[in-house]
Amino acid sequence: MTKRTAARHDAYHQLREAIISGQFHPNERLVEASIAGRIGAGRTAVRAALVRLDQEGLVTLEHNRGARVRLISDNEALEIEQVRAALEGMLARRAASRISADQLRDLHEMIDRMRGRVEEGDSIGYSELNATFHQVIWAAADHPTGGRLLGSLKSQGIRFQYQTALRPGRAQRSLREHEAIFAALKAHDADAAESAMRDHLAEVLDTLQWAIDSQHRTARWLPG
Amino acid sequence: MTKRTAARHDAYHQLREAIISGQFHPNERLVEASIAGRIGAGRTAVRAALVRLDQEGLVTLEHNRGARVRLISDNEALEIEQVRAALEGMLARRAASRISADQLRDLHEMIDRMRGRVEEGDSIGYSELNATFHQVIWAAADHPTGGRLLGSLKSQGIRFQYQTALRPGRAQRSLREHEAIFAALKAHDADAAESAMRDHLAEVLDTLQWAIDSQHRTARWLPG
DNA sequence: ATCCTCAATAATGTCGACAATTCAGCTTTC
DNA sequence: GAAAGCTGAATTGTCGACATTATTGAGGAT
Repeated sequence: MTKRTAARHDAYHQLREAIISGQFHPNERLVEASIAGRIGAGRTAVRAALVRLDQEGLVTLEHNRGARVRLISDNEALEIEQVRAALEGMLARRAASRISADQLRDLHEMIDRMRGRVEEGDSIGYSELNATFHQVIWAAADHPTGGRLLGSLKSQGIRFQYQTALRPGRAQRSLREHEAIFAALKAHDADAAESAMRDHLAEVLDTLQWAIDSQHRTARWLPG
Repeated sequence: MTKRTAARHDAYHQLREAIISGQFHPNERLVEASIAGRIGAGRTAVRAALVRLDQEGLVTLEHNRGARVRLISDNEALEIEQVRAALEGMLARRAASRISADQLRDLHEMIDRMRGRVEEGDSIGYSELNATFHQVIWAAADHPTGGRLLGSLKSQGIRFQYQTALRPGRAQRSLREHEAIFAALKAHDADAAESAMRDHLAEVLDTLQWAIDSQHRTARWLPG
């Protein structure tokens, strides 16, 4: 336990949290000395953390040019979502045969609460429940390798997280998709679970594409 | 170009190649000073390389206890192959609609050469062609995110650790599976390409399971 | 014989210093 | 006036030194 908490306070985790929570802007330069001062660590530790974050994809490290917060392009966000779809499809398949009664109950309860959020129009609360819903499925899949990969992907796509909830009518549709996933898992039907998950994430991908397009539209409108 | 070649000779890539090619045994301790001497780099560079490899999963780094070559457990090897199957399936789907005539010709030629290796019983040469075959598909998929993830997956090390190529009759079967993938790509049939690739990697998974089982068999036989 | 203690050794973690490099702003030149 | 060249500050890359920490092995107590 002490190790866990210690690990949460080292340079890597601190810097990671700071980046994910948006305390540094995309493309912002990460100067070793200033970060070291900010999080109370030596430059050595910061350097190690930057190497890790580079390998993880949250930061780009150029020789003799330092580190920057990695800017994730629109295309890359779509790619990340595609990878996520492939991996979560596989995890859903695995989860179908392994999910416990407790976990099924959790999911069912979550869907009820999600329905409540939709009726209230609370899209942020919905997004949070949505994330938890998917995490329960990861846990049920019992697949550390896939889970780890998804975790690092999710942290990279964080910038686009809330945009997909803004599309009109998206929430209702998303809710139905989650109900389909739940039904497949409850029936322990691996094929159905994977395809329901893939359908769901294909919809998310469509919505993300729509969000990106509308972003470009407004970007062009503003200056005119 | 100079950057590319320089990158191939830095501590990270050198050490990575050494581990993947089996020059260090699993669980072997990696002493910073001796590695630095061996590959002609400073301890600083070796440390950075070890941090990267730890994040990548090829090495475990314990505080004050140094680095070891990470032993990939049987379960983890299976998990890695499952992830690979999911990702490569997606890439094959994408490749179907994007692959060029040149790339198709390359693949066709490779299959011919693979057939030659099978007839000669050259399983090592076959493995190398196999790897190249898959890489052409990655390139055709034009999906940097997926490609990067697949590249950092420890699938290369798995082949070495478990020697999956030794299963009797595996090569012939593998060859037919590759022919099916090629046919689907040539027809630009996305569904067929994905399912052919997934079938292929499901077979690889089976073979890996077989290799694990036979490893356990021999392990129990030796002491008796 | 077994366990414990404790010094000796070897390896890692961290810091400071300095060289090498980039970058911005200024000067020179045409 | 613009492009090329130069200078100096800021930053990164690397090395050596030293403190900290594990590990090993010998010797002694039970």
